[in-house]
Amino acid sequence: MPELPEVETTRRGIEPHIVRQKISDIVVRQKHLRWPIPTTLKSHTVGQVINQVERRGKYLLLHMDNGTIIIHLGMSGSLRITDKNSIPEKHDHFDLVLNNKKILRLRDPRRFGAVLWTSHSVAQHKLIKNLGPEPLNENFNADYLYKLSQNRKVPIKSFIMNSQVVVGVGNIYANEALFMSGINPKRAANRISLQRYQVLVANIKKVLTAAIKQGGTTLRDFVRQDGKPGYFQQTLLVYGKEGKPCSQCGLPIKKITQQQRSSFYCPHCQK
DNA sequence: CAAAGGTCCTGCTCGC
DNA sequence: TGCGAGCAGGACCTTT
Repeated sequence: MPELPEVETTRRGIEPHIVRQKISDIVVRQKHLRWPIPTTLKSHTVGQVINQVERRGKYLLLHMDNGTIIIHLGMSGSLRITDKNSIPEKHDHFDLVLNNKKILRLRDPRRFGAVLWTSHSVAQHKLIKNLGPEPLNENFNADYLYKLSQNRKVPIKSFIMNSQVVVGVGNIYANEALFMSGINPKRAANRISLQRYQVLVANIKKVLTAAIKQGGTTLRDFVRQDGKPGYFQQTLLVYGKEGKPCSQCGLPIKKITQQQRSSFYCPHCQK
């Protein structure tokens, strides 16, 4: 489910409730997520204070003095702030209970998410150490992307969705950024000019920034009990728009499958 | 039965 | 031949 803007919205939503708070309990109802929730998590974390809530790509990192809790929301995960009066539902697999009586609760129907622990530098963790730059960081730029693309024959869409190239560009925003840039998602990464990469990079930053900004408006709802952040659907130009008229030229948006994911694009506007 | 917003892991091919 | 990089496909799971 979550793309980077939703993960960032989640980070901002939970941070004020959990930062500088002490962990008083860990409750695991279903440990079988993408990887098992470590049985040692509770002994490592109870009594520890959460110093900082960081996002790296789509990973959320809860830093404490003796290590870091790594959380990923997978395809269907969500986090909410609640309390002991709320009864956990079917897919509420994990609770982090805090001294201020609040509970950080993970819901994840498909269980592609993860809750992990590292006692060492999180930058050395195998899931983190090979990640590419943050898309909104200045080290993600056209020169970087163009150079990296030179020996890559993969379609541009899978290139920008590769987390070793750049983190946080998921299926929705890969489609959107390519449409905004007039680039066909099937085009080989090494058949795109530096000039076109400049456009693409600018549009990736633009669409993610806009979605984060919109996420901010749903933040209050999100932290609530019911909170669904929603998917910023109102601004989408091509994702899920198969057969609808292209906003640029009016011809129908086409849907294809690439790398077992849906791609939406305008064959007329995207070359 | 197909598809859903993620991404790691395995095993193959290719080029040096 | 050996090795690393790049790449495709499979895997995980539930709901609609």
